[in-house]
Amino acid sequence: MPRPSMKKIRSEEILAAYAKCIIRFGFEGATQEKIASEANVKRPILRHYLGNRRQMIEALIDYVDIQIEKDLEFLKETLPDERRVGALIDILFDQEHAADDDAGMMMQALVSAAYSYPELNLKTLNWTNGYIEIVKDEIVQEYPNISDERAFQIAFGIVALHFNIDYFSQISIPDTWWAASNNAACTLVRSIESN
Amino acid sequence: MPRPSMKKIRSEEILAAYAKCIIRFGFEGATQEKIASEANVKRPILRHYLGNRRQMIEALIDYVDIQIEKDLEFLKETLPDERRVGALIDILFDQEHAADDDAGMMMQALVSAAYSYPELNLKTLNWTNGYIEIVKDEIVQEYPNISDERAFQIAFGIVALHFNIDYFSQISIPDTWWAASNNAACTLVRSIESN
DNA sequence: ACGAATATTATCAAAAATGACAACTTATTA
DNA sequence: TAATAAGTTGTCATTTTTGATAATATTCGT
Repeated sequence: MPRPSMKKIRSEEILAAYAKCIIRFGFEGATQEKIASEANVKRPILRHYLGNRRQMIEALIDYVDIQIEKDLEFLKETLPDERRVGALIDILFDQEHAADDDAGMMMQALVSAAYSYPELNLKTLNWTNGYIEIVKDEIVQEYPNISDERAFQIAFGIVALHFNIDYFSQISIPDTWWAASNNAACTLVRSIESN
Repeated sequence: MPRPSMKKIRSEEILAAYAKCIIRFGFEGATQEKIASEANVKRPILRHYLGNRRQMIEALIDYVDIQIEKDLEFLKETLPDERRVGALIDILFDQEHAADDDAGMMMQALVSAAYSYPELNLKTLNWTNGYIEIVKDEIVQEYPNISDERAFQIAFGIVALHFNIDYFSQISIPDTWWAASNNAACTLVRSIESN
């Protein structure tokens, strides 16, 4: 009998706007006014759907949690049947893909907020491990003889390169940086064969 | 005849505190109150020595400029006469050294502020290039046969790995991450020989 | 068309951050 | 020791950000 609830939809829209603002203005720079403007709503709407600042932050963390989960799922789903490691690198260092994938950038933005919000320590750690795991698994699959330790190191290196270039994509960087990241990642993989 | 000026000293102290706060609380989270507290002075002192917020930001950028210049100088000076690339990697991925070297972290914090302060676009780009150059030069010196492009790619990869681990050192990470960064960097260098 | 539950807006209060300046204090030197 | 120039502090006004709630508008089922 009541009016249909917009809670699900509006909350999502607001959180998406929140995420955008954090990436653009930093964690502390993402004010409610900017978020509301980005989401094309009035400020009191934020409170209505998500509560006060503290609650908004908690909602955002859950939101990012899901987003990163989705991003990891997407990576797995997209990989072809063969040459999966190469394909994975192509995605991780694709300039186009980075444009609409904020997951990595958002995560890094939250690392610097971990000092004020300790809960983010474990969160960001786990998120990063998620990325490392997915790369490592593919490496182990493709190079069964590799040691666990070595696979982790290569995977970590690739993820680090990905995070780094993803982060720098906020500013206008030369294409050579993208190429260098991609090449460095490939070099790490090739080092497995020449062992 | 006048009282001796503290301008140089106080300005340095305040800017050092400012830098610390930016790393801890983010660019927008570094309020004057926190900066003053960190520098053990009253808030009006900030204004007295550095001017208003805008001027403080400009002073900070100059300060970071010098700090990074110093950091780069330090790297060059510290290298031994032989096996310089290996020594460079030892420094870049030394957990102890990272503790008192904010240069890399500060630079990354400023990347996310570039959207609001466009002057930072070029600055951060140049700073990064500074690090890449120093690594690349050493590589070229030690491996004269390497192509310019390849040397750049390896150097970029090493710097990316350094920035990444430097950034993560804000939170408590497992030692394996440091080891992995170091190993990945070494792997990149070794790939030159096996070419 | 009417009541009920929800969406949206208007508006005020409180707190936090910045800007600005006058007043006071201290150290040099003439 | 008195004058000078700088350091330091106290205090208030303005702006920004957040907190909170009442009032209004909308949509659904009956």
